[in-house]
Amino acid sequence: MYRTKTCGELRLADAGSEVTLAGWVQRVRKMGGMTFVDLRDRYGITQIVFNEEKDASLCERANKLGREYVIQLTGTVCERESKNSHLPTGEIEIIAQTLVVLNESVTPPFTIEDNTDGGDDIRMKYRYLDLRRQAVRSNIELRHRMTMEVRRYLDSKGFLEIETPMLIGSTPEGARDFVVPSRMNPGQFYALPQSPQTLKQLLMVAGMDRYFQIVKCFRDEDLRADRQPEFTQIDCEMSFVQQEDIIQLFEGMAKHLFRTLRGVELAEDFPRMTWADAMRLYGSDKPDTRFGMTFVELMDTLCGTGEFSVFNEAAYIGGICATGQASYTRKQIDQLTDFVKRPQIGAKGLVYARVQPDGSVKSSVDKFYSPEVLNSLKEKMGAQPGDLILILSGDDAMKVRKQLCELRLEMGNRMGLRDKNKFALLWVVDFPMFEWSEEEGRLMAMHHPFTHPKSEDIPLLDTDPAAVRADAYDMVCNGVEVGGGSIRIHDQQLQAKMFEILGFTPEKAQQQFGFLMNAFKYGAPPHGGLAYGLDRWVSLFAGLDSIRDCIAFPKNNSGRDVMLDAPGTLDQKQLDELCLQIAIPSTEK
RNA sequence: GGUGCGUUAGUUCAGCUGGUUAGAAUACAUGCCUGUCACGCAUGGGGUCACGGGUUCGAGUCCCGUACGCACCGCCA
Repeated sequence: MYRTKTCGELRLADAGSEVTLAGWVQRVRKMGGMTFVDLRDRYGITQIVFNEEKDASLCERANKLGREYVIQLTGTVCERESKNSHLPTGEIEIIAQTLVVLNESVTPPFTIEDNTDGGDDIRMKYRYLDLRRQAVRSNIELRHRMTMEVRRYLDSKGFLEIETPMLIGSTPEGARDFVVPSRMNPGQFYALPQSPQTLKQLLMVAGMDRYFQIVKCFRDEDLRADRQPEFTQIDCEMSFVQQEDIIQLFEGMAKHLFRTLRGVELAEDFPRMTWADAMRLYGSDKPDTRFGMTFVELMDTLCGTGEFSVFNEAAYIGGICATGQASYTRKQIDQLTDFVKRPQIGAKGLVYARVQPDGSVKSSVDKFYSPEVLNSLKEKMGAQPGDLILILSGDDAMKVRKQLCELRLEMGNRMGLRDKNKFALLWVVDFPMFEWSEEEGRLMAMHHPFTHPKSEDIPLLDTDPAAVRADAYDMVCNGVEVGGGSIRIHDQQLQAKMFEILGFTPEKAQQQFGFLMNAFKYGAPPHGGLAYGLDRWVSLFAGLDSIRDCIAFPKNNSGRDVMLDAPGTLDQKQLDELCLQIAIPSTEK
């Protein structure tokens, strides 16, 4: 037996007992006649003492231990002379009697400590060392507990966990597919699923009724801090349900996760907001509702009521009111102006107005407007003395709202309103069915082509498809889309019509999605579902800015695994077997 | 495809308007130290300043390009 106890479990009550421990040497402190070793495993850290007076040769061997040596020792649990209140095991220590070096270690490239000296790059290259750190390990443990709670909740609701294939066919809509060449079918390719969407719908046709799967999904698109090429969804589908049933059940799951993993009791129903309201008030389909500062439309107030040509020519003017921020200096305002003028945001400029202690309004445009107009601005914004009003305008309302959204979030950050320990959840509902794609020159499905239109909007499919709303819903927490879903089309005719609006010829639709439409001919039940992003849930609960630290072996910004140095090239033999030729286009100009 | 920032010791970083032998902290090594727990003290080793080109009497520093990293825009049904 390598060990009788772990490094995290011994307490004062264990004093006097003989134990065998095994683990990694975190740190050695040599005090001359005595030596302390911090021994670490997954469960914690326990201090080992070696005393020259008691056993000089053992102490000498302990002095030769290096960082990350794997050792085994036996000893007696003793109450410490000087206790460490920062450690759960800080009241005891092990007085060592034997010491075995199970494996030596070269010096690690960064310190394996809570506050490591290593940067992201080197930590990812040596991720197996990084994972030894408590800070990273606890994220992985949280992820485990979350998947366990998800399974427990969904099992209690009668869901079946069913695996769907990873090697499926490519579909044209949506993200780029990762593809896999087929050796046995030369010249043909599988695609890895972007989500098991059509497969879970077929499971509904198969009568499985309640399905879920914690499943890897793959999208070959550019990455972000919250986007990996392979990520994990909690994928769910139910039969004989309406939108309300799904929202109820999965709101219950969200509450279950908050209760069991964060100890947060969310008693109230989550607010519902229409997509149109979210865009109007927050300029985003995933609003951060931890704080207010919602948009106020100011066209009536500022367009045509003064000499400011920028506003007079605008198609949209919107403002936010930053409570108590009238003390913003010129320098801070300039910083904000630079912020909104960055190419990523693209505003032309920023107008501000301070409400003075006496209630008067001091603004960057007051030479263009009468005091009465400025006063009506204050009224419209609901601004009080000491508040700062920030205004953006432009000729494209949607673009200005997006810019104002960024400004609002920036002000939220500056004012400390985006507390990681506060959670504001809501449902965003009534998404548009379609959005216009400039690139494709056609309507695209906003959610996906299997989404059911709202029943009352079905007549509009023929007359004004762009106005059709969908039975689609997203769950949003703190400005992050943590899940989304829809009621699906179960009628073959309606599905065919949908493909037609999306620009598929009947032949193309049959070729790409014939398997689904054929299945619908055999008695498809009404059904719908939802998928949660597991990585985002874990990072939200762990308070992480990036989903990478809740993934054991994540990819970097360019989709590389720097630890494995993947992707890589193939041998000619492998290429020949797959009938593949490599033709890298010349980068020379 | 685009924008911004970055690349200097094992690691994290500093290095000013270009100027003698490129520094700090930490890690590492050696020695001292019997209650440390970010132990302390002393000594020491450790650098292709990412790569290529240019400007200059002289480049870690300025300019151009490339590569790589991070964040973002586009993209991500």
